[in-house]
Amino acid sequence: MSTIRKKNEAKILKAASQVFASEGYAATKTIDIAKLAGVPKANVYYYFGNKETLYSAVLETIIEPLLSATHPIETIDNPAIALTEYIKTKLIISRDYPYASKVFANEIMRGSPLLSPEIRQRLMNQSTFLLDKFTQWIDAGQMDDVSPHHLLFMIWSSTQTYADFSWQINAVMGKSSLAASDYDDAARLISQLVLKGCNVRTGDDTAVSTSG
Amino acid sequence: MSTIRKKNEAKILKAASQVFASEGYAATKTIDIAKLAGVPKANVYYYFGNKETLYSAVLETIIEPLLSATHPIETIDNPAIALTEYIKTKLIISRDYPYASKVFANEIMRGSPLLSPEIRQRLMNQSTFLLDKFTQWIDAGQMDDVSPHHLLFMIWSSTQTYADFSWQINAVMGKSSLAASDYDDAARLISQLVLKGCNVRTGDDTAVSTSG
DNA sequence: CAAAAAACTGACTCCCGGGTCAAGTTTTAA
DNA sequence: TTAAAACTTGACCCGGGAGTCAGTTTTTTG
Repeated sequence: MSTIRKKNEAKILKAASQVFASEGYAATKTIDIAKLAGVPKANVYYYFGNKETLYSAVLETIIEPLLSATHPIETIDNPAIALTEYIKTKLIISRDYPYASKVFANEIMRGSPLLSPEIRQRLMNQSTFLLDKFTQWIDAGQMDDVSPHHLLFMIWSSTQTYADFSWQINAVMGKSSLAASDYDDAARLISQLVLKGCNVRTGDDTAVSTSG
Repeated sequence: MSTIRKKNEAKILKAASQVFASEGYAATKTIDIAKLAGVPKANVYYYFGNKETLYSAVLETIIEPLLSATHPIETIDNPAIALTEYIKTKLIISRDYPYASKVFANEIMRGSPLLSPEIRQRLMNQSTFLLDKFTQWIDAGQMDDVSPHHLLFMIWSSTQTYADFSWQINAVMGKSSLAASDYDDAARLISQLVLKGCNVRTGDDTAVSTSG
């Protein structure tokens, strides 16, 4: 692939992720992507063929980070550390890929009509893996007997929300954008809720039953 | 207002909320709303004038439930009970108004371009009220010194997600729709995370510091 | 019962945006 | 050096969807 192509595809892709994120797929006009990228509209079509292909390309950019977010859960034995790292990673994705993250969330909200079946399957496998892991920890007495499904939904939603509802969050925080420390605060709060809320063993401590 | 008008407006509004929820504002065709409502397209325009007015009308339907959701926080002194009830109420909104809920969330995600400034203001006042209340509880030593903002975002996101990401949630749960008991489970989990996670006094017990 | 008001609707217009194309210019490679 | 390949772009086409309207039917009212 020529460097010209690589450079222009990157430029268009970046603009596309921003416009798709702020307008949604249907409301996005390719002319607006072209303007933001600083190229004529026909150029967008020269590189990506059509609007849907360009949209899929934007979606692709977030898949790799998303799939590797489970790395801590796969490699760290200690559930407290694993969960803390997973939450941190999910928040970093929201922070570092705010546009693609939002585009992806919107796609999922619509029932992912434009997501390839392969990616769909890989994401489903990932959730199954996470649920199994949670279940193992529960069975091993390393955390309270909570619903793994609902715990997973809580972690997903409360980390994803920083990308999806950035507008609302900025408004309530009274800022125009969040600082790194705000993401740290979020990570700390969410981890605390999960760890203390589910009574997850921290390793240097034994689980103390406070439920039942 | 004639009963004919009332009946038809209701019919169209219901159809509109479904189509707007599943397609988003821009991708929604008024003809599809008309078809779902079982009326000719011109009839939709006869009653609502244009697409945007119809959309705003859908948004309006969720405002009242949303604004009264804080009722428990306003009236219940005990923070554990107040929070539990608030979470329960938010989940019931996601369950009982799945379409309007989703439409509203989408509107907020886009920076609420079509939301009236009055409603915007009332919602902002509501968040301020909630944040103040959380702060009071913290200052009174009724819960740990957590970030009120991030706690609020966690409650909002983890309850809202059951409407917004119903597709994904159903897929991961392996069901075509959630039962009442699933919402009960969700309420229990989220409440547990918040109460134990923030060490909220339950009233029949004193707060025990486990942090620091 | 009349006539006015409300409701209904098929057929239409008009504009906007996705996508195309042909005639260029620039880059690459032999 | 040259010709083929890659890239660029303004001008265009075309379909689809928002919104209109005039003529009709139904309902209300006095």
